[in-house]
Amino acid sequence: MGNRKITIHDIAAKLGISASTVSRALNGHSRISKNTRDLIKKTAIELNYKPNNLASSFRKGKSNSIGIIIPRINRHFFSNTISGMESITNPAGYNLMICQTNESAEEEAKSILNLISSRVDGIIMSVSVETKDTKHIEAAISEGIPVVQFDRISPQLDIDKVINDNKTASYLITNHLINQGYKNIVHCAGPQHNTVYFDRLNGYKQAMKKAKLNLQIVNMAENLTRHDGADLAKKWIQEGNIPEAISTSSDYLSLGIYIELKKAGYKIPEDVAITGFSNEPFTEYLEPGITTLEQHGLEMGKSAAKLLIERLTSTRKIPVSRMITIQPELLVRGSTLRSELLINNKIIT
Amino acid sequence: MGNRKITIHDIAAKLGISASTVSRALNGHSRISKNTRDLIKKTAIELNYKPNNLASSFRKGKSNSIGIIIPRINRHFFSNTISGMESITNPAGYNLMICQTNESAEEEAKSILNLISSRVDGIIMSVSVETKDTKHIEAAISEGIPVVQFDRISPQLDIDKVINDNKTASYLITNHLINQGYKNIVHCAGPQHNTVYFDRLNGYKQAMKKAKLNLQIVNMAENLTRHDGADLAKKWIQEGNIPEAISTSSDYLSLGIYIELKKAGYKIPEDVAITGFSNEPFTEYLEPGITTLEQHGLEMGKSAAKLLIERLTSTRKIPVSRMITIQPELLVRGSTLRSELLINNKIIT
DNA sequence: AAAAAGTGCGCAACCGATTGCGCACTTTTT
DNA sequence: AAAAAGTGCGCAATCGGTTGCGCACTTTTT
Repeated sequence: MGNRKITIHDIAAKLGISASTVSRALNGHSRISKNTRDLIKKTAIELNYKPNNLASSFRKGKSNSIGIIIPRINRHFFSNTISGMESITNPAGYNLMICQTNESAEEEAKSILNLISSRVDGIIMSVSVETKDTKHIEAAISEGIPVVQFDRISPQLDIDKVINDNKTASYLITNHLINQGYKNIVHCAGPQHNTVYFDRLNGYKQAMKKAKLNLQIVNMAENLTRHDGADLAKKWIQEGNIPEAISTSSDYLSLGIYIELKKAGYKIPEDVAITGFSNEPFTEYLEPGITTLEQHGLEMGKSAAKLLIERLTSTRKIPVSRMITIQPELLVRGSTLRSELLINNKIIT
Repeated sequence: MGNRKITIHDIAAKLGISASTVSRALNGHSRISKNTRDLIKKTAIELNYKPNNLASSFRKGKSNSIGIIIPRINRHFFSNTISGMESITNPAGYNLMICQTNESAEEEAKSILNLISSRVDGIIMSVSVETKDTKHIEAAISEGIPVVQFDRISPQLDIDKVINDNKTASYLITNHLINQGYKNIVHCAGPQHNTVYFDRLNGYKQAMKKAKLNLQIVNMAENLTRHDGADLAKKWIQEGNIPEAISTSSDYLSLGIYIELKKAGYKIPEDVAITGFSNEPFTEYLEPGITTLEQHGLEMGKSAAKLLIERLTSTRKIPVSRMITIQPELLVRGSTLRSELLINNKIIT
C-alpha cells in the first residue's frame, strides 16, 4: 500500500501523452487545452496522484518554504509572532520550518546551516540573547537567502527588520512611574549587546534624566527569568534595601520579583511599584495587575512575513532594506497605581 | 555571490576523484580511506560547500522532516508540546514542519495533503474541534506515513497515541468540588464527538453519580473561548441563576465566566466555585487562583515524538499501536476552597 | 493569399546526491 | 601458494518533475 508512488509519468502513460504535458496541465500552464487539462486532472485524482514536492523543489532549486528561528516557541510573545507569520505565509503557499535555539548562539548557527541546506526561500529570525557576532546570518545572506529580523535584531546587518520602539516604550513606562510620584526607580537591564535591552535602558535613562532623578541600574546580563527575579528580590530583602519602584526588561523577571516581594509581605504598589515588558497573559490576571507594554506580537509576525514575501515575489529587486517600527502600547495596571491617584478607577496623571 | 552553488561534483573535479567518493566520504562511509575522507572534508569547507538537502531527500524519497499539525500555535499547552517534540526530534536530526489549523477541519485536511506532498517521514497531530471523520488522516497512513496523535485523538484509528487520562482527571476535580461541600455542580462540556471532551464529561458524570448528585450539563458545542464563557456568565446573571460550582473543559472558558462573575460582584469561591482544565499560566496568578489540571504538555510532546521516531528508526516493524496515557495533576487553588475548610493553609478533605 | 502570431503538445536535458555493481589491488586464511 | 576476504574507489543509472526549444497545425493580420 502506497509503496510504489504514482508519478506524472504514470498519468502520462495511461493517457498516452507526455509527462511534460501532464506537468504543465497540473500547473495551469496556458498552452495546454482545457480538454486535456481536465482529463489529466481527473486521471490524477483517479490514480490518487500526490505531487512530489521534493522532486519539484529540487528541480526548481527552491523549497517553497520559509525558515523561522526563535529563542523559544513556548513564550507567549514568540508563539504569537509565529501565529501571525503563519497567517500570511500559508495563504501565500509557503511552508514553515521552525527552529528554536533555546537562547543558544550555537544552536542558532546550526539552525541556519540546516536551513541553508534545506534551501529555504527565506528566513525570519529573532536572535538569541547570547548572539553577538553575525557571521552565521551573513552566511545565509551570501547564499542568496533573504533574512528578515524581528524584535531582537542585529543593527550591523543591512536587512529588513521589524522592531518595537523599545526606547520610547521604556521612556513611557518610566515616565509613568515618575508621574505617579515615584523617585527611587530602579531599572533591571538585559544584556547590552542586544539592541532590545540597550534601547530599553536608554529610554529609562532619558526619562530619569529629564526628571533629574538618579539612575539606578541593575545589570542582569542574560538572566531574565522568573527564577532570576526571585533571586534578585531575595537579595534585596536580605539587604533590607527595596527600591521604591522597579522597572525591568522582562515580564518573567518582574514576575519573579513580584511574587517574592509579595511573599515577604511587601504591598504592591504601596510599598513598591513594579513594571514589566511584553504583556505576557499573566500580567493581566495578577492582583494587582502588572503595568507593562503590549508588543503586538501577532502584528510583528505578520509584518515580518509580509516583508519577506514581498522580497521573494517582487519581480523587480528591492534595493533598500526596510525597517518597520511598531509602537508598543502602555498598559497601566494596579502594580504602579498609588491609590491616592485613583479616583473612580480613573487614572489621574 | 552564491549564485552558482558548489556541489559534490565541484569537489570531485577539484580533487580529480569521483562524485560517489565525495558523497560517501561526507556521509562517513567506511569503505573510504581516512586520507581521502579528510581531504574531501577539508576541500568541502574550503569551497564553502553546503549539502543540498533537496537533492538528497529527493533521491532517498524521504525528507528527514516531521510534520506537526495543531489547532493553534499560540496556546500555552500546544506551544509547550511543540517545545517538547523539538527537544526530541532535533537531536535525532529531523526538521519540524509546523501547520496550524485554526480549529478548522478543512485546513487540517489541506495541511495533511501538503505534508504528504512534502514527503514528511511522519506526522504528529492533534485534531481540530471540528474534525469528525478521519479520511484525510487515513490518506496519510495509506501513503505509508506513520501518524501519532496526541491529546485530541481519533479513537477509530489504530495508531500510536499520547493522551491524558481525561476521565480520571475530570472525576478527580469534580470529586474535589464534592468534597468541598458543593452540591449544585454544573459541567460545561465541549463537543462530544471529541474524545477529550467526551471523557471529561464522563468523569464528571461518574463522580456526580457516585455522590448521588444531579447532573447539570451545559453543552457548549465548539464554543470554549473566553468570550463564550463571558456570554454564558452574562446569561446566568441575567437569569439570576448562578450554579454553586462550575467545572468546565477549558481554562479559557472558565476565565470568561470567572471574570464576568467577579465583575458582577460574585465572590469566588464563597458565592460560586469554578474549575478549569489545562493549567494555562493565568490560572495560577488570578486571585483566587483557579483550581485546574496540569496536562504536562512538554512531556506529552516528548512522548509523542519518541513514539514516532522509534517507529521511523526501528529496524523491525512495530506491529502494534501504542497508547501512552499521562496522568494529569490536580492543582487545587483558591477558586474552589471554602475558607472554613482551610486550616493553616492545609486542605482538609 | 502570404506572413505573422497563436495554439497544443513532445523531446530530452537537467537539477545534485545516492547506491548497486564491479574492478583492481592488498591482506588474511587455510 | 592458492583461495577467500577485505579495502578503496569509479561507473552509470536513478529519483520525479520542469522547461527551453521545436514542430505541426490553426487562426489572425496585412
